[in-house]
Amino acid sequence: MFRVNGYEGTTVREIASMVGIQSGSLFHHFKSKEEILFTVMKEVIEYTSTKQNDAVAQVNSYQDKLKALIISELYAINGVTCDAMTVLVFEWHALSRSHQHDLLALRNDYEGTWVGILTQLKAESGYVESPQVWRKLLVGAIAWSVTWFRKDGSMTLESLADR
Amino acid sequence: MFRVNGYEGTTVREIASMVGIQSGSLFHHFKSKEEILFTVMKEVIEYTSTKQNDAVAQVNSYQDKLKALIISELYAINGVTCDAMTVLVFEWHALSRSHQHDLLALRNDYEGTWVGILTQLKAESGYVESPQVWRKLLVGAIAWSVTWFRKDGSMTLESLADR
Amino acid sequence: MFRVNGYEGTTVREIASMVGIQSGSLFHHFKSKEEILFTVMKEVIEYTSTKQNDAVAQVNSYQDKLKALIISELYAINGVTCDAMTVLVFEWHALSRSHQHDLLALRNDYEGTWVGILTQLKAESGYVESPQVWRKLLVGAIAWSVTWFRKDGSMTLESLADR
Amino acid sequence: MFRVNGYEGTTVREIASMVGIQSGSLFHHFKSKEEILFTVMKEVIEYTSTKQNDAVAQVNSYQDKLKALIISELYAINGVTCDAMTVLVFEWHALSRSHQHDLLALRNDYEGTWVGILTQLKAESGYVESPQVWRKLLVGAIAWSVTWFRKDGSMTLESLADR
DNA sequence: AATGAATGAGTCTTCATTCAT
DNA sequence: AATGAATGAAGACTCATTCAT
Repeated sequence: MFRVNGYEGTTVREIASMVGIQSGSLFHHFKSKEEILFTVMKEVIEYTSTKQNDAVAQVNSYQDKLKALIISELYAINGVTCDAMTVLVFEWHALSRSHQHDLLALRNDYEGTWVGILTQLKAESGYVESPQVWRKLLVGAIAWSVTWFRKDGSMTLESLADR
Repeated sequence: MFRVNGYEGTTVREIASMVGIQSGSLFHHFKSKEEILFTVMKEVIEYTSTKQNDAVAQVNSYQDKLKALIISELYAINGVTCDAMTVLVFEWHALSRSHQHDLLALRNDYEGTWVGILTQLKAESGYVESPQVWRKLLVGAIAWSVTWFRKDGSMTLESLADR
Repeated sequence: MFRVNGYEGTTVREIASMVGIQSGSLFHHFKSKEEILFTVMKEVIEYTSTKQNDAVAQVNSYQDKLKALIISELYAINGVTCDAMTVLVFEWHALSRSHQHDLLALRNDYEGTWVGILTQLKAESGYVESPQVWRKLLVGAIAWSVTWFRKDGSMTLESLADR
Repeated sequence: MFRVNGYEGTTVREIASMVGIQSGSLFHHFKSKEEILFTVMKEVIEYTSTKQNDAVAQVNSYQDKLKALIISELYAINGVTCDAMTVLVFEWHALSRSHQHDLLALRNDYEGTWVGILTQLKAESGYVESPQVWRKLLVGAIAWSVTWFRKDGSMTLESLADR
C-alpha cells in the first residue's frame, strides 16, 4: 500500500482493514504508523543482505561475484521484495531522522560488499577506475528497472544482468 | 520545499509564507495545491526538453549527440533544475491520474529523442543492441546521481558523462 | 441565482461574472452581498404591491376584488417575478434582523389590503369567518404553486384562481 | 439548528458542541455534514408516513380519511416534527442531487396516499374535480401554517383542520 | 467604473492516536 | 488481542471584502 499510494497517502485505517482488524488494534502491534514503515524497510534490507551474501559466497572469481551481486540486486528490485524495495527508495524522507540513521548503518554493510568486490576487480584487472562511482552508476541503472522491467516481457533478469 | 519535505509534507501555509503572502492568496494563482506540483513538473519538463534539443542540434555525429544528451540530462538532474527534477521523480504518485497523463505526453517527446539517437547509433555501429533497454539503463544511472553527486566534489559532470 | 442555489450557495464571484464584471467591482454598486439580497426582496415587494393595488382598483365588488388579489398574487408567484418571490420566501432567514424589519413594514401594507377586503366580504356575506386565517390559508395555497404550477401545462392561472 | 440558522448557517462545530463532542468526532457517526441533513429529512418522512398510515387506517369513510390526513399533516408541520419538516421544505436545495432523488422516492409513497383518497372522494361525490390540484392547494395551505400557527393561540389544529 | 491581487477568518474534513471496555 | 468512540490538531480550500491602481 505504501508503494502504490505512498506513505502519506496510505491511512492507518486502510492498513488495518486490509489486515482485517480495526485501526485502533494496529497500535498493539506497532507503536506508530512510522514504525510500520521502518519495519518494512528494515526487514527488506536484512533479507536482501542475507540473499546477497549467500549469492556472493557461492562463486569464486570476482567477476562472477560482481555478476552475482547484480543479479541478486535485480531480483531484490523486481522479485518478491519489489514493493518493499521501492518503498525503501521512494519513502525515505517519510522516515524520522533517527530511523534513517538506524537504516543507514545496515545499508553501509550492504554497500561495503559491493565496493569491496569492485575494488578487488580494479586491483586485478585495472578495468574499474573508481569503485565508488561504478557502484553508484550500477545501483542507479539497476534500481530504475523497477520503473520499466516486466517479468512477463521478452527479457529475463539474467539477460538484463549480462547487459 | 516539495523536494526536502515531500509534497504531502509541505503545507500550503508554508509555501505561501515563503512567497510572502497569506495562504488564501495562493489560490488566486493556483486553483489547488496539486496544481502547483503539476506546474513545477510541467515547467521542468519543458525547460529540459528545450535545453536537450539545443544540445543535440549543436553537434553532428550520433556519438556526439549521445554524449550531448547524457551531459544535458546530468545537468538537468544536478544543476539549477535539480530540485524540480527530483520532485518529478519522487512525487509522481501525488499527481492526479489526469495530470500524470498530461505529463506523460510531454515526456514521450523527450524520450523519443533519446531512443531515436540510440537507434541511429545501432544502425551505424551495431554497438547498441536494444535502444530501449540502453535508454532505461542510462536514465537510471543518470537519475540516481541526484542521490550522490556533489558539485563541490572532485568530479565534474563532464567527466562523469565520459564514464 | 439565489433561487436556484440559495443565497449561501451563490458566490459574489458568480454574480459578478454573470453580470460581466469582476467580483471586486460589485462592491461599487452594493456595499455587501446581503444588500443585493435585500434589494431583490425590496424591489419585488414594491413591484408586486403596485400591481396589486392597480388590480384591486379596476373592479368594484369585493368578490371581484378578492379574485383580482388571487390572480395578482398567482402572477407574482409564477410570472416574471417568480424567482424573486421564491427568494423572498426561501431566503428570509439569510437577511439581517434589521433588513427583515424593514421589509416587514412594506409587507404589512400589502397584507393589509388582503385582510381589508376579506373583512369587507365577511361583513357583506358572513361567509368569511376569520379574515386573518383565510388570508393565511390562501397565501399558503397560492405560494405553494411555485413548486408545481407549470405555465406550459393544461391549466391557466385564471382557472387555478377560480378553484 | 438547521431550522433556525439554515443548513449553511450552521457549522459542524456548533452541532458537535450541542451534542457535547468535538467536531471531528461527528464524522465517526456521519460521513459528511450533508449526511446529517439527509438523515433528518429521511427520518421525518418515514416517521410522518407511518403516522399518516395509522391515522387513515383508523377511520372508514373517505371524508373521514381526508380529514385524518389533514390533521395528521397539520400535526407533522406544527408538532414535534415541526423543525424537521421545516428543514425538509426550506433546505431542500442544500441536498445533493442523489439524496434528493432518494427522498423523492419516499415522498412519492406519502403523496400517493393523499391522491388515492382524493380520487376516491371524486368517484363517490364528484366534488373533487382534480385530485392532483386539490392536493397541491391543500399541502400549500397546510405547510404554510408553520409560518403563522401558534399552539398557544386561540385556535386548535383540529379547528383549523375543519376550516 | 472597474480591476485583480491580497486578505484572513472561517469552513468542512482527515487522520494518527488514545483508552475504557 | 481487539474494539470503536472520541480526540484534537492540522489540513486544504472558500469567499466576502478591501484597496491601490
